[in-house]
Amino acid sequence: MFVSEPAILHADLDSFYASVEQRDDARLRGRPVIVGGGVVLAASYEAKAYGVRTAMGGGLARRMCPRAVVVPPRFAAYTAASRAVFEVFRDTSPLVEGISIDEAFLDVAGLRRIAGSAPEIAARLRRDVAERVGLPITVGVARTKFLAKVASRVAKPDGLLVVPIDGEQAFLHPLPVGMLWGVGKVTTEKLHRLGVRTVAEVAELGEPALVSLLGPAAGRHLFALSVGRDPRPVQGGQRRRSMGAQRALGSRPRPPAEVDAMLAGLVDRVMRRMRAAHRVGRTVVLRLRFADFSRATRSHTLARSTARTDVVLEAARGLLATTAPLIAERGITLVGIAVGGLDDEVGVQLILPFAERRAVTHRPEPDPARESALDTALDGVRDRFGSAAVTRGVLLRHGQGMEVPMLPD
DNA sequence: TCTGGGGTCCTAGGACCC
DNA sequence: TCTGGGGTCCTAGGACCC
Repeated sequence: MFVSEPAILHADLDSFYASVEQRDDARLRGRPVIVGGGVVLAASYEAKAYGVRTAMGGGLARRMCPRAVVVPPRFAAYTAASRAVFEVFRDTSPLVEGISIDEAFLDVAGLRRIAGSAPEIAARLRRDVAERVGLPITVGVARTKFLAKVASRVAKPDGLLVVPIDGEQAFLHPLPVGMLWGVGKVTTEKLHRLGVRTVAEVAELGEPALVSLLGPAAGRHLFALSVGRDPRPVQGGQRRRSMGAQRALGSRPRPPAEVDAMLAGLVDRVMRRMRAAHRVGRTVVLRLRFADFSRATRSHTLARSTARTDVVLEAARGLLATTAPLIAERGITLVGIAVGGLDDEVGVQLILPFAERRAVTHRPEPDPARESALDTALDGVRDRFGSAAVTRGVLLRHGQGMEVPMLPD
């Protein structure tokens, strides 16, 4: 089908945390607001006007904008606001891809007859979010994800920008390279050294030069974006691939026992979240940062996936032990833990002859023989209970039950 | 200026297997 | 006996995003 209209929306809440604070406290409205203390987590547009930026050190931010009201973050309020906004997204289109707590792509290609054109849907979405959640949101509308994302960035704050298909080049090419998704400080500097400052100049540079400068994946990706090519579809049902927690410690020295206690607390937090989400993981990653701001990571892959606090803590302690010389030498300022290789927890609920249901959670083995997680789970159940007595089972995956027959051996 | 707390993806080398 | 090439997994680091 010939696509004559842009149909992808990128919806992005403006200064999300700061906007929630201004919504919930009338005294903050119209005033410069900074969320966070040590570093700026979010700044209202009134504060941004003074040059305050996200991730800036708190001291500098206060000097730039002495009138700013600094408030501590309220993550529970942000999570609740995010849920409410995503409800509006899902009421707007069945195809929603969440990118972060405060932004998402919506594909509205199939909605023209029932909901109108993409620009009309985008305008209504902005109104709905304002009315139902009380937050300002900017929406970019374009033919591709990337162009929609750039459009929302250009239109901020509280804006709506449509990139018409015959106006893509005119929109894209004059933009500075830093506007390209995936081009940060390092890549910007590399490009600047070659005299490349605009997207048009990136396109002129050509794919081979970009590949040799940035590597095959990044080079090809960047070239494609620079000429407006981005075939990635909006994908619903994206799953998290890792879960983690970390804690900054400040610069004062920490005795090993204190670091160990923090590690245990972090592991406990992450494992609770994983169990609540019915997920298990295999790769334990320890993250450290040192007083000179250098970093180190250590990882260990377990023989089987788990969400057990004791198993992951043991692995994490083993990793921490290997870094003792680094910590002694450089001084530790941050400790973090993450678990990757995430999988759905697989369980089997047995239906025994005496009609008693017994839930048996069995976490998948690494499947060296390429067995499915279900097969492995069933084997585990047979080992424990014997297969003769069991006639049916309920496969539990991601906390959802589905009845399956269990064949005797 | 002196740096939080989440995440994603890519690269590169080594081990190991066929 | 000495050798090639390809694939996968694991580990560590780095760039980037919000």
